[in-house]
Amino acid sequence: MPSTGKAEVLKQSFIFSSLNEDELAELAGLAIERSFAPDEFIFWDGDAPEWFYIIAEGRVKVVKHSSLGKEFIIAFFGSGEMFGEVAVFEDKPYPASAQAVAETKVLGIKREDFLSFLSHRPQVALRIISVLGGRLRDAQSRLKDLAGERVEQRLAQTLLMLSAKLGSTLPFTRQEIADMAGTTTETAIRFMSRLKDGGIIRSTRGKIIILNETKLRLLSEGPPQV
Amino acid sequence: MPSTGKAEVLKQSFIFSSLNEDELAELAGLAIERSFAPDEFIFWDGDAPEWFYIIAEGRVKVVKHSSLGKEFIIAFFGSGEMFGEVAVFEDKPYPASAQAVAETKVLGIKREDFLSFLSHRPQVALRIISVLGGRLRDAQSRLKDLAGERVEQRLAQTLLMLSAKLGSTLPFTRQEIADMAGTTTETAIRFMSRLKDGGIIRSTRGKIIILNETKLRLLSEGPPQV
DNA sequence: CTGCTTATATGAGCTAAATCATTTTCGGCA
DNA sequence: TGCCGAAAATGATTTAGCTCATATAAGCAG
Repeated sequence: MPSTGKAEVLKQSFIFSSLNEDELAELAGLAIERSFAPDEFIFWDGDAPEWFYIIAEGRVKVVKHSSLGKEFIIAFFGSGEMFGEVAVFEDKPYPASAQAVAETKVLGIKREDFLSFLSHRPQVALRIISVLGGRLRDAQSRLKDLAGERVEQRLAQTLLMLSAKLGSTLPFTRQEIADMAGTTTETAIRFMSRLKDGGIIRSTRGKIIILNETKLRLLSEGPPQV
Repeated sequence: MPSTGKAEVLKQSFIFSSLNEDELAELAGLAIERSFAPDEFIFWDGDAPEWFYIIAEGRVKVVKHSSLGKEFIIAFFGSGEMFGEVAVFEDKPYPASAQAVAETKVLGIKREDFLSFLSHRPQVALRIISVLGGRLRDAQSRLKDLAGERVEQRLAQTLLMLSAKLGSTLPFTRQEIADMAGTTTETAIRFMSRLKDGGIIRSTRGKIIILNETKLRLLSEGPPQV
């Protein structure tokens, strides 16, 4: 990928879209491209944070493993989104692993290069603050759900969160949904079956289509009985 | 509080400690002081984000309530720490409520004032990024714990997290610990009793002293059996 | 000191959801 | 077309930890 191609990719990204041609070119000059096959890991929990990443194309999931090896999916990211940034800004080991879930190309920028670029680009810094703020908000909302709501509501919440980001067609298996909601595959399957019976979703293998977001929202909020 | 006093307070805060006298004075000029009695709310979940807050003295907890009114404590903050920032940077309603837990003084800066101050202070923006990054890391780690670990380990984790921040003497009731770990008061009490029997903690009413952090860490990591 | 409030303690069910087991369906591919 | 591995479905059983109930103890106000 030539630098102009990289600059194109960077320009697509929310955090860099305010940069002018020169700045994009400068940043593109710092970036290198790497490709990953599905299921390949981009970095591992505990690695030193050498790189700041932006997704050029494909899809990445960020996961943590519990003490017994159970996987918890922190987030999915797609084109134009950054990941691994927490480690970069704090200069501590990556707190989770990143794994490609499709054929994926990323741009990586060396930690120090990126920080020094940032230090004289307040607009970019503000955008990053805004993205981090949004992620923090999401994380705190999920915390509350995991701590205080029952699985049904957590699952409904998870579907809603995904659909807010990706639209009503969700390319996830029940297993992945379960790993995001912090429950088991069986429980997720049972819940989805009920949603199907209720006409709230439709689904094919590995795909979920939300038909009635309103009903789903009701489920996510209140106890269904009352 | 005169402006010089406010500037003093701001200077104590990590995010502003790199500013020079003039900058501090400018920022202090934007800040107003407000006082809160214990249990008084500083803002409510859903309020419009008018103010960015720094704690001058006292202690604040940020809480969210589940659909059934159960309280979940997202975080405690003390002198020099900012809160309510997520809402400010995104211009969305506060996603949680903030409540004073002691006699508390805060400095509030109008959202727009603060953002425009920030827009030409990259160093401050970088510090904020670093604080947000740290909070995001913590939140994600707690997410994994809530989703995948059992209450014992969550409680141990909670104690460790608090002690990393506050030292080995923790000014919290079992109820508060429970609300942070996402469990019930009874369960927290039972667990603490076992920790006391094991010589891992000592405690008086409303206070917990960690005696053996190593053992606590073991508990937080692995299944105690094996 | 006395009473009152709030924290801590402890026991006995109860239930949501995990676990374990088996079966069916789907979709790609030889 | 038929085979195979993964996803989805479903039933049976177990259990962690929540709920409810009741009791003791510690601090604080008057």
